[in-house]
Amino acid sequence: MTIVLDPSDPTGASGDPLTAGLNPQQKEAVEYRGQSLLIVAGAGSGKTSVLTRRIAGLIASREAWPSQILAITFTNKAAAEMRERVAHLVGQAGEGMWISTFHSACVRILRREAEQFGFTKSFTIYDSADSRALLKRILKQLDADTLGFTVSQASGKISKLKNELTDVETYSRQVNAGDPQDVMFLEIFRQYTRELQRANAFDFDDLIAQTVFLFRAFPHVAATYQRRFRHILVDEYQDTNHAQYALIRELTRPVDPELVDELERGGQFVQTMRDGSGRIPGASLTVVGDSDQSIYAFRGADIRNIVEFERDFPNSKVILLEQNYRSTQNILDAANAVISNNFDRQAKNLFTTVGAGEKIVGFTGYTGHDEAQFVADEIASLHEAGTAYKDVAVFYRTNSQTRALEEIFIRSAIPYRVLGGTKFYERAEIKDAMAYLISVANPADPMALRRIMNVPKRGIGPATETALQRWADTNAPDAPTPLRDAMRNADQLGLGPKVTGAIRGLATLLDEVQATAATAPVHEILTALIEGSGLVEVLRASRDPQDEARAENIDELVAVTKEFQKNNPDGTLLDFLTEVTLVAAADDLDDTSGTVSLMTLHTAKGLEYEAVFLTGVEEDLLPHRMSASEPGGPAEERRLFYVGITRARQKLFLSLAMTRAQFGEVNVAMPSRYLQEIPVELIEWKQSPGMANSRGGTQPRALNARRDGAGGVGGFGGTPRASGGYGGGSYDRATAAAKTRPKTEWANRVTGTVRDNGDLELEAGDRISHVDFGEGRVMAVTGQGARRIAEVSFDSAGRKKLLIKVAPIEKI
DNA sequence: GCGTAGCTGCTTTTT
DNA sequence: GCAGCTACGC
Repeated sequence: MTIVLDPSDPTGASGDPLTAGLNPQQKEAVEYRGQSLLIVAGAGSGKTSVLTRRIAGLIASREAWPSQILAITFTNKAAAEMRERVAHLVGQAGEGMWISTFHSACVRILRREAEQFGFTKSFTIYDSADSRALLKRILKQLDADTLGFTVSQASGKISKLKNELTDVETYSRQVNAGDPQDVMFLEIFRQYTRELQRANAFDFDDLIAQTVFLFRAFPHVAATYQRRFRHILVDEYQDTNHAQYALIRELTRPVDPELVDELERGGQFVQTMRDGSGRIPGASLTVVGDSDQSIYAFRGADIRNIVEFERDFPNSKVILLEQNYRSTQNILDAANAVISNNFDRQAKNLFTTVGAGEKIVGFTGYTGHDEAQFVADEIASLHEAGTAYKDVAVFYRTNSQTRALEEIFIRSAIPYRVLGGTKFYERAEIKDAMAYLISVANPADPMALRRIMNVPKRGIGPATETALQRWADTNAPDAPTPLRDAMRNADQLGLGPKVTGAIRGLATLLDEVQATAATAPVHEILTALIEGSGLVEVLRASRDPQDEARAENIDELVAVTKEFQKNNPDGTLLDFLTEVTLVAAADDLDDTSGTVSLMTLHTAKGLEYEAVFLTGVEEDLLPHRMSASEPGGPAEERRLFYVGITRARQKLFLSLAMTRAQFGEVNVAMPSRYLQEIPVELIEWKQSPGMANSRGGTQPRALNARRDGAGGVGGFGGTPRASGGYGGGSYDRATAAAKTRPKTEWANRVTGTVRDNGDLELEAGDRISHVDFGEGRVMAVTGQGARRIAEVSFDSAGRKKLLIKVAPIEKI
């Protein structure tokens, strides 16, 4: 076996290439052998490197076969990266490891074992939208809104119960029968569970919880996996919830002698695995995490899992990684200062040897648009100075903040992509096409069937659907596919000939394609469904220009299936559906894409960038208003801020606005309390909250919302404008000018309606007028067609690049 | 059954 | 400021 070294790693002369270039703590974390190990890994402390070398070490030393290793990561992207890095170290010898997310690993187990407990291996997975749709039906049927139930409330509560491994039976025992709300919720929970089972489907939370229930109900099934996985490694352990914790507990349990005997009779090799008492000892467990980066308590992550690890797993070893290999000391000082305000935490201080680096840059805009313009301009100058777009990221707390950023970025011709947000697979037309696939893969699923019943329009309305459902309930309530059976027997319903024909047509199409599904490639299945149903055809024939885009999206989905088949020659339709459902926002991140990345702070975890813009650092946004009422909310928000700061390698920008539009109305925003926690000398304000105030001419305001007396601005006066002021003072003038403009122009600017200048011809030397920047002279025109860009030198706002097609400009 | 005009309520974060 | 729902007219 050959060990291939990462060429970027400095090769120590000390011998073992797996520990070359590591600091003593990292080295120990790679080499320690024992039952349980906790690696407390601060941000940027090289934990992925440690984890991959640890795995590579187990394989290279023949302590473990790859198939005995289970490594769990938070996202599919992290899993892919880890797999790649291990492969880099040990080559082909690493094949057969399970490196995946909790959810993917559980799907794999459930597909094998589904038949043990009333599901089939072709079960489908309901994403959040699917389970909401199901809950909506149930709430309506039960008239639950009269008791004040909402879909999001019910779904949140069910999710929470599942994350705590509470099933319907357990819950029913703690219900107060005198409380109508309690009783109603129990009924909702019961019906929801039953409908999922009937649909042969699991929701996200089920994937984990049902796997745990499976292991607990069938010890011999659990024993198979307990025997198989000898080394379990879990990344981001601080974000595990109770169900995930329980899963790890189950997997690391020793196998009792009687069960080992049973495994042996079943033909599994166990001989050399037994210990003195005849048991198979529990698997070794390595967890990596950082309680300061725990940001998912809202969806059930339990920080106690990591805090109490040593108690849960006695005789465990704890290794602390504090040396940071990512950021400058200034950035780390800010991060350390902020996080130290969280009491009740394990002391940890990040340090680096790379030096102080540049100061953090602060900026306060008058509006969210103003702030976005600052970000765009700074990115433009970073780009000119040689930073690639792909090395720049913009973070925000809520997805709605992308609107202003996107608008300005488009105008400024900055290439960007939004991670997360409205994803491709959430688009209605894609969900429609997917529902066709699901109906073929899992004919028991009535939700998918209902979705496509009248898409494209074939005259099947609510009344017809109800009739079909009634037939199913009376004639085939316990059949595996009641609604499909009803459709096949549509002529018994006494409906009109046209509707009956439409129903039968759809049923026949699904049946025919289903017959080929076992062997046909996924893209052929999809194409057959699209052509048979006329899904794309109808969109192409439509006059609505948006429908053309929808048709293209479906074409794109066909391309995705082809790509999938290319990468997974043996991949089935089910594999495709599973993969699509379990990809996360950060997963479609393509590092080669040469664009600026926009994402929420949550999505940013685990990533790093040369330059980071943290926007909207305001009270009610960061910390978010909703967090105030939750226990531990403000502390979690502070960790979120900390995560954001520690993503930056070289340059960090913190920005905020004095007013922010939310709900379509403009509100006054206050600087975040967390800004005050960063030592003054670390930030250079290009426009501090105080200065934005004095120039903007509005009422005096303190930096902090919780001002405790006069003069609370304490040190936030920042650098005088004269010394290295931003863009020659262009911000003040441009924005001040904007503020005095008539309101109609603002409305136009804020709504973000797509402007189209058509074929506006511009060439160097032309004078133009811009809504925000005033008048200026065109210096150069580059690019083609819709991508033509004008570089303009404005009289008062400095030089900007503008996308001619959409910029709010006029030739004068 | 279909299309649309007008109203409501909402956003915190995601596997 | 928009999505998603309801009510109403065809």
